[in-house]
Amino acid sequence: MWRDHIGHPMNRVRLLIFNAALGPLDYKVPEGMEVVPGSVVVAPLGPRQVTGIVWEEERLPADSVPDSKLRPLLGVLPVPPLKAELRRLIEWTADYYCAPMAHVARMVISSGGALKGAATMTEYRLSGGMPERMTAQRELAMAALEGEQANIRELSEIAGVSEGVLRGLVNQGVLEPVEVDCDRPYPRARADFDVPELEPEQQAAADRFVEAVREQEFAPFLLDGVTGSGKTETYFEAIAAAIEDERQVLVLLPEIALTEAFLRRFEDRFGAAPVLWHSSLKATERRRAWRAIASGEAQVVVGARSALFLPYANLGLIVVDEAHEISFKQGDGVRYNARDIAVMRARFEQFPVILASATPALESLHMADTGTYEKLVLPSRFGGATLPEIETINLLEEKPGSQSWLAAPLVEALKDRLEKGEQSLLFLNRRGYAPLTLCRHCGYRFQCPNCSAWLVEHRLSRRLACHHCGHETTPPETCPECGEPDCLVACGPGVERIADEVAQILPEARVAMATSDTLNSPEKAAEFIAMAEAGEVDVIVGTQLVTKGFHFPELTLVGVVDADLGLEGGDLRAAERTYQQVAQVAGRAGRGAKPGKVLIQTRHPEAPVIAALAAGDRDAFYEAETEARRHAGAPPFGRWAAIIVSSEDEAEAREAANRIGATRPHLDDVQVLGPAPAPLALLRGRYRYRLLLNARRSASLQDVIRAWLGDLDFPPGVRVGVDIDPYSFV
DNA sequence: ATTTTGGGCACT
DNA sequence: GTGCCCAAAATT
Repeated sequence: MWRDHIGHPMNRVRLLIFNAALGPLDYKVPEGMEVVPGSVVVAPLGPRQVTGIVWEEERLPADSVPDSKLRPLLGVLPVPPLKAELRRLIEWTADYYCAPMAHVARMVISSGGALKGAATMTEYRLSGGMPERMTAQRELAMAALEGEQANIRELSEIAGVSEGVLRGLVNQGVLEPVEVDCDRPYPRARADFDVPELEPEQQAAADRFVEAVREQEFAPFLLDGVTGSGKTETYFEAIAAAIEDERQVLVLLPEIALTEAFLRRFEDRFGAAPVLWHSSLKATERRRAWRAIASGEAQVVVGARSALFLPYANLGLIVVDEAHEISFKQGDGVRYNARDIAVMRARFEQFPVILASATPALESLHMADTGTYEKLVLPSRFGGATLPEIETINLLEEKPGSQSWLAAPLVEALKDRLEKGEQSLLFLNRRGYAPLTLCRHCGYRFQCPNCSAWLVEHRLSRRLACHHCGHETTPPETCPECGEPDCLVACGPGVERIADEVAQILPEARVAMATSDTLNSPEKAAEFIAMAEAGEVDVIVGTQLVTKGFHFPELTLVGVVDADLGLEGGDLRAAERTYQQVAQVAGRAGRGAKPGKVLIQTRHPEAPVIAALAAGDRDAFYEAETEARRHAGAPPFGRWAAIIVSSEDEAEAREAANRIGATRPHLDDVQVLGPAPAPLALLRGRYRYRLLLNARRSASLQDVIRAWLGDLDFPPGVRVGVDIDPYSFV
């Protein structure tokens, strides 16, 4: 039994159920059960059992139900109750992003297994013994499972053989069982393991961070440092202070591919790996991490954006690295921006938050300029390295030959670096070999059946793939439309094709590709970094992935294959994203003793973004972009929101969108555009329509949307999603 | 979201 | 009357 805030015994509680279609439900607390706000409990619902979180009644309005109708709770789950600050964060996030609280709460309780409490499990590993009879399947399994330890189901996934084969190996003693504590502790990080010498500017910033960590007060920082200025070492000192004070730290990284290099630096500094959190953790790893985070045992968590909502026992610092990255914005479900929520969480729980970037988002710079964030600047590269020299190549004047994409000056520069034994990096943000395949005979184009998008040819894996839904086919010999053989041609370049071109121009060069296709596991990422660092690679061809985090001292040339790519498509943040991408990839050049050079291929050398990049004039770019945003009523001067209507039935989606459009509010400070077919009008088999809202800062945009959509009912197959501060305009 | 219910309808 | 399908209602 719990008592309310003035001490009356309460035997009735309100639950937030992890199900958006269900409102809050009230239950009776049985005699002898201890329950407080935040407790995670099991409740009966019809014939089923559901999990819920005990919530303050006054913060979660519901229809009143008489005591006599209430059923008793079934039990309290063995996890710490969610703290009030986290409950406020859940409420705030749901409110701000117009999302159901149940969906936000689900991100907090993101490991079902963790709720079951302490446990042991049986895992299996190779014992070193041999089976009585060797079969092809067994041989395959034994080769694949070298050094692996997991349960049968996971081992079967790793080895690509059935669980039956593995059970056979268990019976033969080839796989031996190991009892594992699900909650076995993580290695301890030590604040003083290897304290580095910092340069004066780094030290000044680090001192400020440490002071803020010790104060335990809300303090948002923008750590604005050019690429290679040593931002990581600087915020590591803040982490060290938090470790000393026994407060937990969360480091948010935009992509898992980046963690490999990061983890090594972390271990070198603190003598132990941090606790990792990302979407591809196995169920057991997820459970272990969740429980360590909730108990306070996890000291430093390095994670993707979803790590932001975990129930830290004692969080004392959040670092958002590469804080400008658009991948911090969740694209579906609860469409939150982890960068912004990190600041909110720091405010609710009263601790500092560091946004680190070489190319901060305009919104972040604005917050610093208006004094909301404290800006700390690292203006020069670490160890006296200089920033690279940047030049543009006008593709209209320097035309590459047909079926090639590297202009003569870039080819010359590549040859020069190869002769000197230095490394080059070519950046093109396009996976695969070619973005479009068409029939020369009848003009047929390969399109995804589920999305309005072309199928991208992946020549290495001999596949035509849709990058939106994962649909894949094998390229046919003949045209599926006209049946003509040998008529299919690849149009346009992807990184695979650029790598081919380099191999043709420089047959002796050792070329490595770095994309999410080639570096899709921590092992492969580590292998790539090791090869590049050992000088076993001459030319790296990469996507997005190579724009950040990598530090190769021998890399002196960066070529941007197509700087115009990001400017197409009318995205509201296209210019900023292009600036950030090119500036980041340029930052990979000349990080060691030798100076770097960057060549940008473009058809629009006069475009403000490209000109600012070439001039190395960051301020000019930000000033121009600020004016453009002010003019367009875009953030930070105004706000955008999108309403996305989708259905498997095209007419149903269109009708629902039209109905929303017809009931639009007429307000001075909110302008409604649309509905119109979304740029990706068909996505994963669903037809999509979109309305865009542009609001002045004065407007309470979320209230307007809630009032508007709250009155409408839609057929079962129609989904209506709201995207506040959208990044992706597809 | 999931389960139960109840109405309408064909078939016996 | 019985079985079956589907839509609507209830779930605390």
